[in-house]
Amino acid sequence: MALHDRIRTEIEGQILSGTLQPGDKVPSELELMAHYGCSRMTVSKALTALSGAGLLQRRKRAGTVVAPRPTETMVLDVPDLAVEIARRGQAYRFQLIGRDIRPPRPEDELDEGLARAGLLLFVRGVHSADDEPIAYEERFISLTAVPEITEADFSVESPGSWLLRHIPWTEAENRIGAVGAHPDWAARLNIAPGTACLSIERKTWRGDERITLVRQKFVAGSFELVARFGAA
Amino acid sequence: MALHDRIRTEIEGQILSGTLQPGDKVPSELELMAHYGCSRMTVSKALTALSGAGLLQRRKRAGTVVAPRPTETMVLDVPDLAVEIARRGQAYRFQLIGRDIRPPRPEDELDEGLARAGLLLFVRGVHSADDEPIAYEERFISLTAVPEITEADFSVESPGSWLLRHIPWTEAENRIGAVGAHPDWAARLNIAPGTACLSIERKTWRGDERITLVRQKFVAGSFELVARFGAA
DNA sequence: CAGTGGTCTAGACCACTGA
DNA sequence: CAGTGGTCTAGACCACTGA
Repeated sequence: MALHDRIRTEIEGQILSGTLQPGDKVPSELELMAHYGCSRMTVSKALTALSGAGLLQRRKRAGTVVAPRPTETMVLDVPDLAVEIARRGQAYRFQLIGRDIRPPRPEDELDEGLARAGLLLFVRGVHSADDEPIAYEERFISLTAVPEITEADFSVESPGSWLLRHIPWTEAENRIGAVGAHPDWAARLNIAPGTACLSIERKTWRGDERITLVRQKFVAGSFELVARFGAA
Repeated sequence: MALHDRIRTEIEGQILSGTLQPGDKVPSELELMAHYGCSRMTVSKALTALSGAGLLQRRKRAGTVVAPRPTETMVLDVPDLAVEIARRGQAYRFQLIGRDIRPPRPEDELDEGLARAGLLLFVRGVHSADDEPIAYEERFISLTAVPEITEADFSVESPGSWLLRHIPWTEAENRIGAVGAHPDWAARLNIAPGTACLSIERKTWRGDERITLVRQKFVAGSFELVARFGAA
């Protein structure tokens, strides 16, 4: 283990164990140099890493203190559905229901970014695993941002997988909730209207440019999101 | 902007724009030193940061290459419910339904870590906003890990807020899905059995020690999780 | 204005590993 | 075995900012 890793780990341990409380002052770089008998670059590397992880706050002249509270942010796995289903050992299929090129409409309830994007590709379809439908999807794609998608064949590949391969997003926002199945698409999933479904709405960007908005409804029990935080 | 930041940003830009494709070789540290006219520590700082962010993979002798695909991990905000509701300007309340100290039972469907933890505090209750119930919660807390929680007053503060204040977790795992309301608790939420609910199961650890398992059911529409990725 | 962190240099030795 | 990254040193100059 490198020395800078050892320094980082020891200070991290004192924070997690509560020996160092939020607001407590951490020794200055000079003091840590003396304590560990190393150069300033080495302690700086450890402290910079802890600061980047949100455990420390550093201010010139004032020194380094333990950050108020570890931010409760988590890592959420949002896998490509096709990949995830294949990983379960099931046969993935995307069944296209409809595909239109048209301007945005008020009832689409789009965000500003897409509503102003000009022509959209509107795609609807069903994701299935071993021929069992598990999710209904409605997707809007900005043709300004992705003109070449008009050539894509969605009987071979889902729109999501196609986009991931051709123009991976750099920013995304997901909204996750629950919803009773709507009559318009309940039949597509072989469920009764009102049945509980997991609802995911995802917006993606590439830099400043809006790419796509997708709304997916998963049959309850068919799909779970997992979010982990920490060393695991 | 520091030089190492500029180097990092330029390489990052080439990856995000597609100029550098996954698998492509990035110039070696020596080449970058010559290109930017700086020392090796400076280019190393930039490359180490990009490697830590998952955009580059570095191997000795083989050099540095663009990573296969930016990992699709997202930052998920999992706020304290009390804080979140207060932020909306609503009055938060936790109504305790039951509180027992007992050993684990098979029907609890606990994970190994808690099932072996010895005595548990089992708490049930309802979270409400402006006296409207929005979530039902069942929680198991390891008394081995948190003996002092027997003194807590859950008419003042929810078990979740109490735990956050007293022994914040260091690791957590969330499972997020949808479920139809069960007759046992549907009435607590003033909804009909079978109504769609968002289901969150969260396990937390403090270091190696299992702390709590909580299962929450949110009335559809009352609560959304938001996950963001990228610069936003 | 003195202490702190932010950044950078010009070296060094080493471990790894693929040509 | 030669090129690469991983780590570290002993300095340096600077910007910031709170005592």
